[in-house]
Amino acid sequence: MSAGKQAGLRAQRKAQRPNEILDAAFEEFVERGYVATRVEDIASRVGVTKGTIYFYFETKERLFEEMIRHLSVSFADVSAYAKTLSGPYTERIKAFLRMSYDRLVLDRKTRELLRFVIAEGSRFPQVVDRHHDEFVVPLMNAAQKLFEEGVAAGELRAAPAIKIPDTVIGSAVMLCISQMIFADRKPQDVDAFFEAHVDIILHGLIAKD
Amino acid sequence: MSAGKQAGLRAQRKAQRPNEILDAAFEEFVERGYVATRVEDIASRVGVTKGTIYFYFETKERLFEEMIRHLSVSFADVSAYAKTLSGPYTERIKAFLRMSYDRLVLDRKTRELLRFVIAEGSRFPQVVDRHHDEFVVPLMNAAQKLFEEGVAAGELRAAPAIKIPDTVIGSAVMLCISQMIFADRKPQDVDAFFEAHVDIILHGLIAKD
Amino acid sequence: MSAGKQAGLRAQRKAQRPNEILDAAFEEFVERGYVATRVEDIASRVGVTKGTIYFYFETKERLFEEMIRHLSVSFADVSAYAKTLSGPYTERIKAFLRMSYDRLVLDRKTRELLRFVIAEGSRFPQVVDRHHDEFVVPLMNAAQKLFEEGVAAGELRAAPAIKIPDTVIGSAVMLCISQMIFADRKPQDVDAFFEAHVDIILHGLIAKD
Amino acid sequence: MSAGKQAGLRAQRKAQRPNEILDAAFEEFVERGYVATRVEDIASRVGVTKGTIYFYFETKERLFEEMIRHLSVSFADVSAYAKTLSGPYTERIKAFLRMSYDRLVLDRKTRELLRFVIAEGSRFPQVVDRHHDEFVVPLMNAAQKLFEEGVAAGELRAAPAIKIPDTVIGSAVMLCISQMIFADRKPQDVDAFFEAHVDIILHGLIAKD
DNA sequence: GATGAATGAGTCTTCATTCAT
DNA sequence: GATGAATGAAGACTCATTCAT
Repeated sequence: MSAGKQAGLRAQRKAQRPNEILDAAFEEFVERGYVATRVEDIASRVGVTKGTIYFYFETKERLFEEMIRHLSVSFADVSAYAKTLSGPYTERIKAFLRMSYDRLVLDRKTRELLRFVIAEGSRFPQVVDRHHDEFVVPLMNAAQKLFEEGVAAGELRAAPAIKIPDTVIGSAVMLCISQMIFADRKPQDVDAFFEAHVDIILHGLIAKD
Repeated sequence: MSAGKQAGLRAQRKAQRPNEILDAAFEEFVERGYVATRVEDIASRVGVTKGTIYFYFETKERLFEEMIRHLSVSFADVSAYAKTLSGPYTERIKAFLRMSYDRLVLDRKTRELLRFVIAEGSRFPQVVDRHHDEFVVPLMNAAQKLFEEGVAAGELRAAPAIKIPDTVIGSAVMLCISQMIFADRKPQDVDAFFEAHVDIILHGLIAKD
Repeated sequence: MSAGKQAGLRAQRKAQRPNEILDAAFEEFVERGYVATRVEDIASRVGVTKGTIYFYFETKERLFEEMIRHLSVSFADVSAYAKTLSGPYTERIKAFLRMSYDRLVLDRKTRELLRFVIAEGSRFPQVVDRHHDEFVVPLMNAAQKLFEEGVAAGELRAAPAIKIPDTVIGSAVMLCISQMIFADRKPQDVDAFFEAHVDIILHGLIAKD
Repeated sequence: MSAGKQAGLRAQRKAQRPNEILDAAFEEFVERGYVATRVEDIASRVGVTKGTIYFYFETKERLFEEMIRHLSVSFADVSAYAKTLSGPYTERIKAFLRMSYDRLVLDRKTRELLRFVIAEGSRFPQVVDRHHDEFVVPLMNAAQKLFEEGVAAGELRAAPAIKIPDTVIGSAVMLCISQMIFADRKPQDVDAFFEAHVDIILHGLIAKD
């Protein structure tokens, strides 16, 4: 019985090892970047030794790549989310933006993924590609669709920004980066930032009679 | 005489060496990041050998720091620039934003400096500090002042964004990063982006009677 | 009953394990040499895991040594074989040489043992010693005895080669090595080689009246 | 002046480094084999450190390959040598064999090259190929040609061995290997061996009336 | 000033070996 | 008996840095 418990613990432990390692890798890579992170640092964080890392991952490079995959963050579903929205388009846009802030600014994983894209992009072009396809494109497409619907509904002005939704959402990305870089140096009130952003966007987009 | 000329040329050349090295360092560090760049790569780009680099710069670390200083880009003067503006505030804001785009999006040095801040920030906190003090603060302060003047003049709405100018300028930063990361993958028409951005900002800020 | 059978089979299987491992070790060590062969390669070949190898053999080194012993090839009996021969000495020598070819050239184990002696001799001097005592000495002694008898019988010439039988048998060793190294690059007709070898030896040794 | 001398010494030294390293590599690789030899061992033997080796040679593998090339031993010229011979074919064959012994048995480089072919052949197939093309083929071809001329001249018997000269020369190869493996365990009198070998070969080949 | 040979600390990676289950 | 996760010593290779010329 106690043996059964033990076995269970061990099996559990084992099943979790890859995840533990990937999580530790995330922290270390975030802190020092790909090249400057030593495999041994990651091992220490998990509480194992170098060799164990190599038992689960072929190379440091592979570990990095799988760590990125393991983040499993994506904006592929934002379009579906947009479809669930109803009511006046100003409300829909506000909700859409709120969701964007929650994911971009408040979700550390998404935030740090952007760091990897910028810092390690030249070494891992697949990461850049994936980020483009799974984040930028879905987000911008969903936003654009929402805007266009608002225009069609007569609620929004046919502003040029509607074809370039980046210009509308951009500030959220900037806050994401600002948080990432300055964290303590320039603490921002995310909610106030969000409200100010929405306020100006809606005033800028609303159709005037 | 020809010897004198030769000597002159050589002296000139020598006087330029540190700058050549710093320029080469910029290119290499941009391409591969601090750790992955080899001193020898920089030397090769200049056309000298490793030893020569060490004649001019104590260490690789020092070279990086001086390279950053040598970029000598700064937004410390944007406030002075704002003061030169006249006419309606919508025009002033448009001009101010245009200048921001020219510096943030079109000036490669400023753009890549941001990359260093993101990628090497944890290794070189002074770079982050300096970036904060010389770029973010001056830009945001000047923008805020401009907005506040516009409100005082009755031309602009007292939007909450006026206290958080990041929300207004943010999209320019985002375009900067987008260019930096995706370059070829997502080519953007900077002028169209700018126009759409200005359009929505001004519509969002303008005071309605 | 079926359980009994099963158990019987399993027991049988287990009894064979050490041999299976030794055979697998032979193949792997032949292919890559001692250092480059991984214990895990051997385990895979047997269809077990690393740990099992260590249940049967203390260390990789010990496994190698036992693998060599397990080859259980030897020329210790060639002297006895020579005694069984009768008839004219030319026939006896031909038969003796034929046997040497069968063992040296055609028996893969003997052939690869020579490879180990050459390649791993400095790491395993016992292997060299044993090879010397169990192969070289018995073969040469038996040959020399046969030749001397032939001379005593007046059938063979008292050639100096009789005291240095290596000079007579040498070509068989060379063919062994040639097969081992060149296999496909220089395929040889062993029988033709043998016949040509015997022909010249006998012509060289025969006493002329 | 002393500076000049110094410079000379240093330059000399530098020019010799690659050769020193190749020579040291030869000794170490002979002693322990490719895998078991540490680059640092080679460096120590030269009196430098690891890094220096890598200054001259890209990888351990490359060093091994160049070491083999640097041995610059070959039998490509034996055919030319055979043409210089004159007199009765028995004398020519004796001279030809003597030369073979000098190269195969007495030249340590040639001898140890054979060790590499046997021990590292599977890892370095080019070495095997080259050995086949530059040693085996030229030697055997030259021998065969000599034998055939002897037959044409009516001095030698049309023995089958003439088409398979390996059967005639083989013992020299065997002595080479014997020396390589047993060195001290089975010291051989090379000259006596040679004489005995020649004696039996010539008796075996000579045409009887 | 410039060179480039040399150094050696540092890092990735491998693999024999152990041992709890 | 068998497994395979874990260890850690060892070795290939890199590269910032030095320094004699």
